[in-house]
Amino acid sequence: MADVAERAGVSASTVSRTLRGLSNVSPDVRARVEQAARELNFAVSRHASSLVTGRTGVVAVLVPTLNSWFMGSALSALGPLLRAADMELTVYVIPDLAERASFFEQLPARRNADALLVFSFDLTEEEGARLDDLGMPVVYVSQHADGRASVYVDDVAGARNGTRHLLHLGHRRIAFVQSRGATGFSFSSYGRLLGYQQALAEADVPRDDALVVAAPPEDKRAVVEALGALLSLREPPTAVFAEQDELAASLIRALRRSGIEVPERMSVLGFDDQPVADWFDLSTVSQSPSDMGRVAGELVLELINDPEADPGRHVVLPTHLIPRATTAPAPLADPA
Amino acid sequence: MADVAERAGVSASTVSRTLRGLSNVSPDVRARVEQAARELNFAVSRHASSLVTGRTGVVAVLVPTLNSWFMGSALSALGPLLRAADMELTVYVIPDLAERASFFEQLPARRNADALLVFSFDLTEEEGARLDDLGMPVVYVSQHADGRASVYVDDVAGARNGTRHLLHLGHRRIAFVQSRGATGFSFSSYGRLLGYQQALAEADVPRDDALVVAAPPEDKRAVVEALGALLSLREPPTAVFAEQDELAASLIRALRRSGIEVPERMSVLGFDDQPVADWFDLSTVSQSPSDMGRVAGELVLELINDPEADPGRHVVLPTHLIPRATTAPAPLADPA
DNA sequence: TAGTTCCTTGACAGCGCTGTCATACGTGCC
DNA sequence: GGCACGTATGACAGCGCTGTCAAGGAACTA
Repeated sequence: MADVAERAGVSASTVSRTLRGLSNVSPDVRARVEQAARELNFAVSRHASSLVTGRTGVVAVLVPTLNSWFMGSALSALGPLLRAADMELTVYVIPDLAERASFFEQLPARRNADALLVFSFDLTEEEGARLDDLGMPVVYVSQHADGRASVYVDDVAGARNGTRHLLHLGHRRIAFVQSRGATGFSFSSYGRLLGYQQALAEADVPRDDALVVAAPPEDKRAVVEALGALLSLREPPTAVFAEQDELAASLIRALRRSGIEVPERMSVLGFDDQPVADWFDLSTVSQSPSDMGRVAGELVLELINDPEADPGRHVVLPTHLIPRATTAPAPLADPA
Repeated sequence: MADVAERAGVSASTVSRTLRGLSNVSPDVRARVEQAARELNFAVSRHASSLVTGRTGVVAVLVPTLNSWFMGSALSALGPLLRAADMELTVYVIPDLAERASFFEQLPARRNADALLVFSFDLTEEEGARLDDLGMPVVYVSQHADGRASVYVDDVAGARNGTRHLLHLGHRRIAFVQSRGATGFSFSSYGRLLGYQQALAEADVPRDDALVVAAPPEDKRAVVEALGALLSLREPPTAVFAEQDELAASLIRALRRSGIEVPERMSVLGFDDQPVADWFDLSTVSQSPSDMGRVAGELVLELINDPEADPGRHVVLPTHLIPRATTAPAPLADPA
């Protein structure tokens, strides 16, 4: 910066003022400084300025992986939004429990970011408390956290609407397949199951817990086993609502392989509207992770820039039923 | 840090030494300092230390999007690797040309990172030159850049091997479908086409440019049109090699819809081994983006830590043919 | 013309660390 | 006992910026 100042024949203060776009700089001086900066390829060191301003200009993001439709879409929307606000995006990828423990012990983001976005982590009380005194705004994405800012999709309503769609088609035996992760069920998982149950209750369909099964989506064998459990019931379902599109796609493949036509003999409904839903012409309940990323970004910027902002604000995003080719009217019951 | 020093009853210098793990600290003092730091939840400000050490402790990454199998897998592998080296990962998502122009004009990474990883950008000469005097190591991923460090997959060999597979199955009319992006063809695109052509030449199959068509993978209509062009040839192909799995999947759907059985009447081969390949039981040529991310990470750390390291090193990663269910022997030629 | 105000600019301290140098304190040796 | 040496610790400057304050000059008013 001293070099730029010298070249432009002004003081460092003036260079700083110019480069930050402050108003009190005469046009000719501004022009000289800008040119000098350009000629010297000068860029302000964020690290030096953060030292004095106390703001880092960084938004940190905590994600379990980047290798998923949801994360990819959300962060791809978040990135440009932050850049437009002249903020940097630093990402902490925490794939396993060991990394997770070390992250929460060290909290490397402390003092190195202005805010933290926590994506799709179902935090323990202790972890949440740890984040609470991180000294920066924290926004929880894809989960509800009481008293803390969060952004999530209305899983309950989405699953309720999806289930209603199946009910309207005449289905009464409707199964629900949950996605079981390494650490159990996610926030969304619970919400979607609840929505399914609500819709059934609404329609006076008796609850049958045997119709609810679970499997990890990436374990195809487990998915087939879960399906087997449903098909071997005394009164098997005529429709399956999968908590996720990948699960739905696995189910469709398994059903077709065993000669059970979809949707003629079995309707299948997914959730998410991932690209795989389009490949399989899958009826599904859509959510928009890019909207989620965008909203989370706006919220986090607001929390950073406005100390008055409500730090416990919730934003709930809508879902939409996307009927495609894998749901159809229930087959007429075989004569008993 | 002053607080920690006071609490531990030592000077700031000693705290700094302790926290950086330098050797000349007596065990009892070290213990006291560590406890004080823990009690105060103290974390060193990277920004302050970078100011004096001149190292930021961050690796910047430039990506066109995060919403793709390749980027997701690569960065999910890169992240933990950098964390293990106590480096932060900042991501610049540059989805369109306007952002791109502004990125290369401002080069926000300048002085704010220790190195830059450029993923899957086919840079102009000018852009490359701009990065050259960025003042930090730059590693090009998924592209070859003369005289600059780069990591990429052996597209030529992969496509050659894939094409050989089809030739061995007796195919002679083999089409190649390129993936056309908004800005034309990628580095990989050229390599894969070249490998295809080499294998045909090897087998003395005459080159027929009508068998090479292109479409943007996300534009299903364009893919169908490209397929139509192939099917309406005087002598249509009996096998199609798609530059990408998504393209292959779209082709399979279109073929099956028009009653052309895959693989009985038409073999289809993909490239990448994305999850969609598994869904479609697609024969393909696999590459490993997570290996790519890992190797790129190791390379970049080496360049940061060892000023002697060769800044023009290339790492070329292998591919593997994964035969599945969409390639089969060529149908016997109809009697002419 | 002198006084007042506003606008532009520069000087300087200090943000939180680290690296260098100096100091203090054992230890071992002749 | 005196000296050299090694190890542990502290004092202090300075990294590259920004915020504050003061100074200088132009413009305007009486």
